[in-house]
Amino acid sequence: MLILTMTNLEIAKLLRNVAASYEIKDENKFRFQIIAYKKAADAIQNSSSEVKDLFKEKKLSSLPGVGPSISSHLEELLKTGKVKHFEWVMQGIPKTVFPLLDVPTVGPKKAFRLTTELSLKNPETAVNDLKIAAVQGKIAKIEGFGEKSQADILRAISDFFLGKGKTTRMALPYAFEIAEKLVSYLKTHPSVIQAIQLGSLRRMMPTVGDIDIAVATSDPKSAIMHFINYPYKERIIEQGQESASILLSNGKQIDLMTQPPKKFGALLQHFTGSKNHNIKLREYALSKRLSLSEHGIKKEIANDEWKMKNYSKEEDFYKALGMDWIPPELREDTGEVELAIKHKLPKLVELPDVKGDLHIHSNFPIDPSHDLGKNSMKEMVARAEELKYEYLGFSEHNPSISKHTKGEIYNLISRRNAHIEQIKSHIKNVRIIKLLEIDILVNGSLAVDNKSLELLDGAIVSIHSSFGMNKESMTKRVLQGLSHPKAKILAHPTGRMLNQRPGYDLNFEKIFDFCKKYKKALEINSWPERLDLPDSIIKQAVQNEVKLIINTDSHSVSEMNLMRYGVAMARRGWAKKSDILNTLGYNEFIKWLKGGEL
DNA sequence: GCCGTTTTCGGCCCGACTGTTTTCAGTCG
Repeated sequence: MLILTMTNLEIAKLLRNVAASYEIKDENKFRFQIIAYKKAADAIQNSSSEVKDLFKEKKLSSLPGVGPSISSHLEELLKTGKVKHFEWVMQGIPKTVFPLLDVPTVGPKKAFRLTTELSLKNPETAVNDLKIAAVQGKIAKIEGFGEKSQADILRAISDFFLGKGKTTRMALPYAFEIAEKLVSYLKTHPSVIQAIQLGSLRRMMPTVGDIDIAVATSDPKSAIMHFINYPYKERIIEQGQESASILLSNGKQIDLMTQPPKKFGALLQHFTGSKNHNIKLREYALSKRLSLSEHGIKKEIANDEWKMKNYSKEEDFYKALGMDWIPPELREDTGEVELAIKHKLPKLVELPDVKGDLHIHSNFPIDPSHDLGKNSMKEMVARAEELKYEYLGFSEHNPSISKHTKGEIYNLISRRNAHIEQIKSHIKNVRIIKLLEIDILVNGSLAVDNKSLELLDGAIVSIHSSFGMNKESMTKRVLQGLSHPKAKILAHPTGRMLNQRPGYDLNFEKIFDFCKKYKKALEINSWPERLDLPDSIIKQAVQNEVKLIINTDSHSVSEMNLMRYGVAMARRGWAKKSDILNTLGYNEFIKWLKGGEL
């Protein structure tokens, strides 16, 4: 049997094309199929498991929005490479339509009309052909289009080619910086009573597309005028009575929404999202004859007669629906609404719960296999004291095995231990733990031998080479590495680098079983490009009662502040304080590290 | 086509903005 190697992204795109085809053919007749296909596409694109794996495990229907019909279509797709039903739906729709959907402001209807009116034939060059038509003034002549739409399409295409706008997502901390700068600019104007960043930023998504800002104002006209005059603006995307969007000179889009202070709670709720969370909330509200929007909650008092109620506080908005306030990190429609109704949301871990950081690279000259830290142990301990940590684990990379003999490695680690003992006498409030970040070699063995390992309180193990191994071999390699009694923590377990590489394949069911049985912990790495584990796997780990440790992987003092991002990932993965080992006090933590019962 | 605190049948979020229109369609979040 042929199992097609289509990625989730490719499959999601195909489903969106099916939805678009339905939309072109008869938007009303296929209304709910359109919604269903889009929803399934979202679920597949956001799924942490590959569709082809889910298919092999007969778990396709576990994806929310994938039911009997779509899952049988996906089966057919993976087995034969095509789907009869999809071909039927797409019949009569030129293939040239689909690439045009990637251009901002062009949806199914416009793409179809442009394709047919301009006789665009080649899907490979469709976007460029459209550009040529626009330059030649052919679009403005089409009925329903005009000079302005032609200019809009032309600009959208050039933005698309430049990679501007929606296609690029930036790392969370970078988005934070841009948003903070803009918020402080907004606050300089008297009409702006409050300005807050919302959307994916407030939900602490690992990457952020557009930056969303909410403003409380009694004078939206002035506030929006101030916003669109932002000095770093390249151009205005849209500007209305209560909202506006601008494009910054760095290619990032900022969306602004305003409401008067008495409605600000509803705006916070609306603009924090996610889209799916809001849809779930509104569907639930509707069942209680309530209608939700950024203006507040409308209640049906008589037949089709609605009365609007305002909310200045977000907490009151949720309360009015009969549910608990939901932390933004959970608002992804993954079960949080149902639990909020039952008042059974978990109490999530918080930054002040963290009692220590175990993944710290100092500049001690241990001649490591990978990069050395920039600051001294003393400097990093001083920062740990400021952060009110009880303990700090030094975990430089192991000495390079290509440059050193086993004996030399033993001596280097011994010297580091001696240095730690020496500085300990000057430290009052922080206990030092002697760790090392050790490579798991291709054959699963550790880059440090047993004798040298005895010098350590414990080891963090991780993959830094041969990322291309297949799922089973990589899983075997990792478990082999973790099986040494000193190996207690698996660092950055998926190896992903956001916007750079996807990370290697691991069988997490096996990893979870092993970790639970042998009391190993998985790291949540706070490094902005890593944020590894991903939130969806954290959630599974928590469900499987696997313990986690949030580390910064700091190579300098300033990076020790990154802990908040690791905590954010833990929260997005529904982790409680009790799931995170470095919320334990020193004695209990050491007991776990040395292999004792918890 | 999916799904369930009211349902295995009968529902399916809500509103802002733009351009080309004199009342709306398309797109977006």
